[in-house]
Amino acid sequence: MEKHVKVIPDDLTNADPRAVAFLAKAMGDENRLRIIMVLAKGKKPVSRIVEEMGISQPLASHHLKELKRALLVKVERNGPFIYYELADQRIVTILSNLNILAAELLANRKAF
Amino acid sequence: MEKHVKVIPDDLTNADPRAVAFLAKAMGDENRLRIIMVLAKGKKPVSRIVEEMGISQPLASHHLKELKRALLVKVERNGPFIYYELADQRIVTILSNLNILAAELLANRKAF
DNA sequence: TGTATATATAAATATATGTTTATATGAGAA
DNA sequence: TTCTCATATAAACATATATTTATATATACA
Repeated sequence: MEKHVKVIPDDLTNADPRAVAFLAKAMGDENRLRIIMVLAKGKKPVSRIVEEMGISQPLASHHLKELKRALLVKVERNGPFIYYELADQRIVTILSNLNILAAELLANRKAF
Repeated sequence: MEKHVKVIPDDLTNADPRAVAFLAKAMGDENRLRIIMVLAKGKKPVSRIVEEMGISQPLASHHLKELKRALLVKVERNGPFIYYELADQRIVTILSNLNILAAELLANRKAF
């Protein structure tokens, strides 16, 4: 698909390093990233996240709390279940771009 | 400015969580992020990074080593100076988008 | 060769973070 | 109320990470 888009020049000069680092750090853990990948497919209760990832429930809860603290997920209760979902679709966009970048950086050099 | 772009749907299903988390973690420190912001303006020797940031030289060296380990910077020696530059312009694009997201997430809720 | 400068490395320390195990909370059903 | 299920919290622990201080390396120049 093709689209016309307004190209905004990338600019970091006025970025807030604290805020950006905080978000990046929240995404900088393999388990949290996998949670995000799971939630990218839709809203889910903790039990399903646990089941899809194969990690312990307290560990999932811990990381979900971190993601919530970073405002990356929204939480909603429904009966005994607590549903988590991504707070914004751009999270997926950004991580998708980061994944492409990672793949290319790795392709050019051999090891991390 | 306007541009025609091919819109690639965001997809994390095949992302490599280890690689992405590794990159995100490398960007998930305030000092490293500030180094990236400095290098976004161009290639620089360590001394100038130190001077612009107001941190100690060993601390700068330490974080530059981490950024290098994450393949985010390229290194080049010229006489007694060692120049660092960003390995890829997309680093700036991604962080710029992350900054926009951070600002909006913060605008909607009150505190991190 | 000796000295100064630029940068890296090492050692030491403090703090933060991820994980496990055990327990508490809270909602619904019997 | 009591039981069960879903989830959160707490405690304990191990590991990783950021920072400081001190020192080493390497290049240029006198």
